Amino acid sequence: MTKIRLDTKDAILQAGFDVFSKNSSASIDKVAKRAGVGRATLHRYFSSKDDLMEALAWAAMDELNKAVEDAVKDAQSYTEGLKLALTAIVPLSNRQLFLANEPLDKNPKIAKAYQKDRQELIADIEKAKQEGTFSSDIPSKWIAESFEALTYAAWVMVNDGEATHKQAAELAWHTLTAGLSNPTGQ
Amino acid sequence: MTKIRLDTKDAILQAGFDVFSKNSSASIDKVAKRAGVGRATLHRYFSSKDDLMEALAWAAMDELNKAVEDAVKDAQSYTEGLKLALTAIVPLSNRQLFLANEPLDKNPKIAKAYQKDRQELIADIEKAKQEGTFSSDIPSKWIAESFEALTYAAWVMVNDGEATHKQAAELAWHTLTAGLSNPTGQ
DNA sequence: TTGTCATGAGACAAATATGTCTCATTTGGT
DNA sequence: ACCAAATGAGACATATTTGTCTCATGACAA
Repeated sequence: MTKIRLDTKDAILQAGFDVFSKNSSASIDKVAKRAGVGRATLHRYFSSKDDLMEALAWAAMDELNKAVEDAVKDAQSYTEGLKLALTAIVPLSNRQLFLANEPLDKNPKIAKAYQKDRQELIADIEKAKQEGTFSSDIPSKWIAESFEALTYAAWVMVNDGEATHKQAAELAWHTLTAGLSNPTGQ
Repeated sequence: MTKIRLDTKDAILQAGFDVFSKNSSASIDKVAKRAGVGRATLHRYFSSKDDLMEALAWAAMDELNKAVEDAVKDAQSYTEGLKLALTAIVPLSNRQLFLANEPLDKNPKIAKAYQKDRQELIADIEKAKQEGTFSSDIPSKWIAESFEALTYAAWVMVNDGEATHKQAAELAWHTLTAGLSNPTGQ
């Protein structure tokens, strides 16, 4: 009975991330071609470009949340949780990039959900502060921004073939918690 | 004799950065409106959208280079130079964002110039390594990525009204060189 | 085989964006 | 006041994108 290619919808979403993260003003057509799908088929799943964009935003947040949730499951501390989350996010950074680039103010619901996720990150960071991982003199907002920025940097490293996901995540975490300074120079 | 409003061209470029950094698929029309200029006038300065995009890319690199060059002038070391450069770049981060988002592969000349600038950054980082500022165990490429990512994070802080340019640059530099860890926790 | 359903290809119209042109108005120098 | 250059507004044609529709094909279950 089920003749729906369960892959199709996901393939389109994946193609959307691929295409739009390289050229955020790309056309629907490019997404369809990348997904190996006709434009008509794309419209059968997503009624309009806005619809696709919205679905991509939700999918991005979903995937990120799921990945983080799963990675953090067995964490023994908030600090460890943050490190595991970072490692889990690196391979999905183009999702985060999509969210960052998309003019989110157009869709209040998405903007709100995005803000909620950010608040949770900040809350976790403050717990990690209490664990002594981060200095309480540094604004949590800044730590959160650094977290995201370095995660993205890690993704770039992987994309450029300069490191594996694991290595890049390790670098980002180290930079976040210890900086890049020369230990002997301290 | 000179009745050219010297501001006009610059105003359009500035508007371009403003508009495209918020919505990289915006139309020419939006840029013109933001610049307080008719679409026709925009076309008098930039024959096509591609032309405008290219001009924006060159302008971005120009402004960044000029700002850095000027800031670094009196630096006593490569390390100090990097810090001064970072501070100078923060207010111009939307230029860097534009360059990062723009599909640069379309214009080989721009891509090449961009690569050259990046090489120079890496070269300076390696000098700073010799000065003991950065650990030689850490890939210079990663330090460069972190440098850019944290500069962008600093710009976001400023944009969100969470810090002044100076404060944000200080945070970024500190994070880069010392991390965000708790000194007492070491 | 037969029937159903997802699909790809492509025709088509509508919407949007782009580039050119004209003209009346404004601006700034003389 | 006068003039020349720059401008804004908007008409216009073209190009691109988007959304709808139809139809032939292929996959798959009965």
